[in-house]
Amino acid sequence: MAKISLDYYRQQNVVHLAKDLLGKYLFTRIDGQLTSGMIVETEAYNGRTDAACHAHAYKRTARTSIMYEAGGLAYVYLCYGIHHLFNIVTNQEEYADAVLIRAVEPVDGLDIMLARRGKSKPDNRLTAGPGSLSKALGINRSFYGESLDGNTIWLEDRNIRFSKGEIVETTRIGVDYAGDDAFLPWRFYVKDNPYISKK
DNA sequence: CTAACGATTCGCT
DNA sequence: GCGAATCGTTAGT
Repeated sequence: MAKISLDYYRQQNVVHLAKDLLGKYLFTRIDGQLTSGMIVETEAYNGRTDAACHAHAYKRTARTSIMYEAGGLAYVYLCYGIHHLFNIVTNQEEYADAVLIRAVEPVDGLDIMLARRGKSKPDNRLTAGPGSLSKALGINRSFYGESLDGNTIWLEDRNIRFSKGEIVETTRIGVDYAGDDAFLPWRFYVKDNPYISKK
C-alpha cells in the first residue's frame, strides 16, 4: 500500500502541491464499492493572498472553517445547487489553502462509476470536470471534513511522475469574480490527457 | 427572514 | 454556442 500520509498535505506551498498531485491516485470505498482514478487536473487556492479562494483574507465561515485545519482533510461543497466539488485541504493549521481536483482518469470500479453517472458506456466525460469526478467516485457533502488518512477516501502514490514538458500551467476556470487573481497560473493538467475538463 | 449567487454540466439549437 | 437546472451558503434587512 502506497497511501499518502498526512504530512504530505501539510506542505506549505499549495501551488507546488497542486502540481505534484498530478499522477497521484484518488480512491473511495463506499459500502465496499472501490473506485479510483489518476489525478490529471488540479487548481491551487491560497486563503491568505488569493481572491478566488472561498477563505480569502481570513474569511472564516461555517463552510470555509475546514480549510483552517491542518492539511489532509476533504473540503466538499455544493456548487450551483447541483455539483459537489472535491478539494484537499493543505498547509498547516490557520493557513486556509486547498487544491481543487478537477479531473481524474478512471482506474478502478469502472462499472460502478458508470452507474453513478447514469452512463452505459465509458467516454472521455466520465470523470472529466470537478462535478463529474465527484459523482463518479460517490463524493458528496457528507465527505466534508473527512480525513484522507482513513478508509473511505484516500490517495496513493504509484510512482507516476510527469516531466516539465508533460504538464500544462494555465489560468483557473470559473473564477472571473477574483479580479487580477483570476489570471494566476494556478491550474495544472497533464498535456494531451483525454480526461481534462476543457481544452 | 429574504434574496442573490455560484471553483458546473448537459442538452438542445 | 447558449441557457436552464437547482439549493446551500452568505450577507444584508
